[in-house]
Amino acid sequence: MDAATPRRAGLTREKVLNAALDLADRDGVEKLSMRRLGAELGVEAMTLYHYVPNKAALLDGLVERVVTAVRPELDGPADAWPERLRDFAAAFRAELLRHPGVIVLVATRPARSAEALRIVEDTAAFLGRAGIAPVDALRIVNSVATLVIGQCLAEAATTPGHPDEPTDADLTALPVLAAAVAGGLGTPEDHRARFDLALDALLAGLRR
Amino acid sequence: MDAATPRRAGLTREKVLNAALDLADRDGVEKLSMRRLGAELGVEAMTLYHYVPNKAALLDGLVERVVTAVRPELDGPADAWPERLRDFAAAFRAELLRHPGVIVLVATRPARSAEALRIVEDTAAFLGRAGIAPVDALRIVNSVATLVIGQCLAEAATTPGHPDEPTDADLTALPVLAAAVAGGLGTPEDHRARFDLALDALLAGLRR
DNA sequence: GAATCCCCCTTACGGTGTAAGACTGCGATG
DNA sequence: CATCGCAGTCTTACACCGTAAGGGGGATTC
Repeated sequence: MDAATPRRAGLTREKVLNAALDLADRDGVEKLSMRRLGAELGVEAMTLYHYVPNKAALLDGLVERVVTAVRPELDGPADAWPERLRDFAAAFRAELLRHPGVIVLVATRPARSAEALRIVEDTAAFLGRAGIAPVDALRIVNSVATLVIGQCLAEAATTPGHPDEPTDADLTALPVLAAAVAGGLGTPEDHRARFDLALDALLAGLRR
Repeated sequence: MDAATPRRAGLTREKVLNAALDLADRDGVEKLSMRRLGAELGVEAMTLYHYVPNKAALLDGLVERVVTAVRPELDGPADAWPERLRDFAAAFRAELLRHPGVIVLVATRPARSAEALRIVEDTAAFLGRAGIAPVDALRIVNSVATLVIGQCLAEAATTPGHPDEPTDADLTALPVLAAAVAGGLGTPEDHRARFDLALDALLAGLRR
């Protein structure tokens, strides 16, 4: 037995998910196939089914990973909930942008695992301590999470081809757009500014 | 030649897109394949490539369809831009929910066609008449559009299995969530309320 | 030594997008 | 009228996909 090429790859659900996340980050989810993932791990595709019941569960695992990677800071006074939500939103955005290929999965397959629900529960309970009713608290948490996901999705969808809006019609007939593009629309800083604008506005409005 | 089964199907890019939208609405995008679409139209898959260069263009066509189906009302005084944006957001949401399978495409492939850009341009110009700078105007339009898409995506992702959050962990350890679910979380009315909450908050915050 | 079990592989089926090319009949041109 | 070009359609083919079913071999346990 050659020790350099062991008969067993010694896989784990953990390792499979790690490799899947790597592959999705590197080449995009659409390139993430069981065969390619197996090849990445030095194993045939069917072997993966010992660690994951099917591909849907694999994708759910990726979502779970990314969603539970960042959790809100809920120690301070409950009155500061807008600031805590803002911090959480910024951290969540950073995590999503770290895994651009997975964002669409996060947006598409709601994480219903115990751990993800726990985060939602704790955050909503924190808002409850500021006198917000359960239904409202969850709607607020939902608003912020959805805003982050939506913004990141838009950012990931537009950044591949670097310039933002042009490439189809020319801009001569679209003066406002042209002016904005000249003003830096579509740059990473602009995406950051868009995010801050929307998040600040939402939180300001939610505070009532 | 039997008139009931004509040799030529008399297709059109229009007809192909119509059938594709129908199919996506009925069975979801993931079931939209060139072969199935061809079968729907009484034609082989390859025939479709005479009306559409490839599947990506077909999907882009669907997005274009849905996105340009609703356009904002920009006649009144520019000071009323928050109300106009709100009306637009509500109409856009209704259109998206009419085509649940296409939402993920809208979120994923930005519409860069001349017609879509025209809508953005006109709306931003309307904001400009209220004294808003081009870059800010576009960021505002972007915020609203992204919020609508994000909310609809979340709604479409959670409604298939009617109850919203449960189905994985039980709710006994999650009192706030349990209370909210008992209070109607996840119902269509709740989704409507979530949308209104987020949209109103965003617009209130944007108005400054 | 024998039995068991876990891990991995092979093969197979029905699906996908689409490149390449063949057929068929209509309209225009000689 | 005969002929040709061409647009619309179909056939075939390839490389890929997810996964059902079953086989084999090394390690662990009796």
